[in-house]
Amino acid sequence: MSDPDISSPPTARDVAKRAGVSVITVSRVMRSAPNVSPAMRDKVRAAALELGYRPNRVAGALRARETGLVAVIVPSMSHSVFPEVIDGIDHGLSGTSLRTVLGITHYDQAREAAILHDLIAWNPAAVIISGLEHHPDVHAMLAGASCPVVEVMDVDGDPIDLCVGTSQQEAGELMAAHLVETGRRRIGYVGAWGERPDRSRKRREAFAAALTRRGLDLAVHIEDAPSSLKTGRAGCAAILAEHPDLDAIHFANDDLALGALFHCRENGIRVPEDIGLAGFNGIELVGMITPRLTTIANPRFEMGICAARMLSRRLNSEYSEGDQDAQVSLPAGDTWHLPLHLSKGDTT
Amino acid sequence: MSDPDISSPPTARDVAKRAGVSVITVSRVMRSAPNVSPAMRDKVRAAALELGYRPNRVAGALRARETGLVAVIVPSMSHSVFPEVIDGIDHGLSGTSLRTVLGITHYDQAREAAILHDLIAWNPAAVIISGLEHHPDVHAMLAGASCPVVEVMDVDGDPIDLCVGTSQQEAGELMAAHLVETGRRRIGYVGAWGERPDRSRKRREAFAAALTRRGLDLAVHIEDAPSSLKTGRAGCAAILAEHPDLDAIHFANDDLALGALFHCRENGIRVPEDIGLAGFNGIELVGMITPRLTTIANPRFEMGICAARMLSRRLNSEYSEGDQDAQVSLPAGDTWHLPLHLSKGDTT
DNA sequence: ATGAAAGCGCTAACAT
DNA sequence: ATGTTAGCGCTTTCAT
Repeated sequence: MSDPDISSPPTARDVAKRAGVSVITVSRVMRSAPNVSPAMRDKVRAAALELGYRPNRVAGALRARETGLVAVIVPSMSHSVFPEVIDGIDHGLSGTSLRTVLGITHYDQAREAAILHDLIAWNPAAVIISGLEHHPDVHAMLAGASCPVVEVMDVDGDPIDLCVGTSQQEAGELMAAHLVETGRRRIGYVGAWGERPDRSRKRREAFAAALTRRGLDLAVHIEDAPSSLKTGRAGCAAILAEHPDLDAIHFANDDLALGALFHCRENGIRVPEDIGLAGFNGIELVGMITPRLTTIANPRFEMGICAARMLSRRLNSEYSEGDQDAQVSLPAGDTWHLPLHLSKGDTT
Repeated sequence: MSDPDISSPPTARDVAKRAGVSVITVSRVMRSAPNVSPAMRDKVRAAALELGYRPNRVAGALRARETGLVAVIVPSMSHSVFPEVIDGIDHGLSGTSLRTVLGITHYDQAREAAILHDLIAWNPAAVIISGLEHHPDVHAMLAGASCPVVEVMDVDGDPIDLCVGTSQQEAGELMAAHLVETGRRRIGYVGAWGERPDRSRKRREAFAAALTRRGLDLAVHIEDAPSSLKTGRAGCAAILAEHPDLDAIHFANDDLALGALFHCRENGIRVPEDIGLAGFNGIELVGMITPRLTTIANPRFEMGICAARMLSRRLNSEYSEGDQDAQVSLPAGDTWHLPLHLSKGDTT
């Protein structure tokens, strides 16, 4: 009654021997494939249990030519945006046999290419990648990939395959309209870190264009440092030093805007009386502090969910694992444009 | 000059044919294995490039019995703690050929077991999992895993293999000492969501014990909802309703404490005069707001880095890929106890 | 330094 | 319903 081989885990062959059947029967039972009699199934299951057998997914993936791995490529983990998207993806993927393999590019295009290169070699069931603008190598790999590709976050551009996100154009327009409607005229914009990712630049350009259409200029200041409260503070101080007469500043994201809020508070600048402040993203915090920050709510979690849903639909046959079929409002097209909402706070 | 087969990607065999060599030579070149002449190498590389050949990692992993996948299992993505740990892991793993495969348990033990089950079937090079307390099934799988296991976050307990984290005991003691030294006597504690993860319970117990040793009681209130600013607000209101005379409240984390801070501000409760507030984690925000929140800085990013370093050392032979060798201060043991620091703010 | 043979553990395809 | 055969694409082992 001793284990036949303590060094390596049991294989389907071991189970087959033990149960007195063939390996393919073991395979069928473990995969819950059809055409197996209940008696056989129980016998094999018992043997598998006794040996502690686990089918080797690597071998299965090689033979069946399907890994069930979803390559998820995001630029960063250091603010809440991408974790929330990933959380959404994970939620959306639960109930399928798909697994997330993570790549973090740190906003480095060479790294993005290297990561994608590596992940594609795993023959993933799908790739979910952040943004619509990619290095030519990355674009080529995505276009040539033999699996579905979902580009998330942004819908302003030409998707390679599937796409879910919000419109940066819309964001810029929304904020410009709001600020002008509430009487602001001398408007500034603060970004960070060379405007990575690209969609922050798109939003800024759309914002500027919308102001131009209304006969207004935009003072722009871009900090070198990555986005953070501290950077927002510095950016706010810097743009006000250059343009002391601004009556509103729009920030590339809420972190920056919050930093600016602290700067104003500490320097006796009244918000919103002396100056209006607005961010982008709609993180939980902005609605909790006093004054509540005006921002645009970007549905990050939902984007993840939607990306996973689009994939489930595309891959349906192979990976569904239950009642995913009862799917809610899935739009027909390959691009899923989610709405943005202006969240009016007390700072504008 | 047309592609031999447009439907499926080229294999090593295709490259071998094209270069007029054997498949094993292609394999050697692609892996930069020794015993290949420069001429041969160039010839094969050229052929591979022309065909756009990428070695199939699934096949390689099956034969070589090494996937280079690191299973990372965390309870949640919805606050910054685990993304930061993952970020650290990713940083620490860069420069190796190891890749992160992610599992999110949502604090569900059954789900944790299922995820681990599934990930182990991928024959990972290592498992990094959050916490020291696991479901018996999970513990058994980890103990029986044929790869290194790193338990991160917590060092108070019996690690299965490698371990890196901070001491919850120490955290409880640190905060108790601080509050008592600064004159607080009627102390409360607010947790959330059934005290998941377990280490928040450990901290609370250590905190209570440290107060008992000083002759003080602890009023405890646990909210049902997951941690958030909103929950902190509610928890603060609730514990003060029950114990109006408290002069300090320690919260399971900074999110809760921040919520409480907003509650106090809106209800005319002066902080720190009427009541002291303290959190745990040391997120960026707590040092930026006014008043700065007292908390304990928990080195999340560093834990990730350390976990990756311990793995690099253990797996060194197979996966190192450059100058990782020049490694800094790696402690000798299998458990790496990182220090905590009390971050004194204005709220105590 | 190069190659031939064998087979990792599983599953598709084809019997029976 | 069960089994036999072949082979996924690569790398180990052993020759030369």
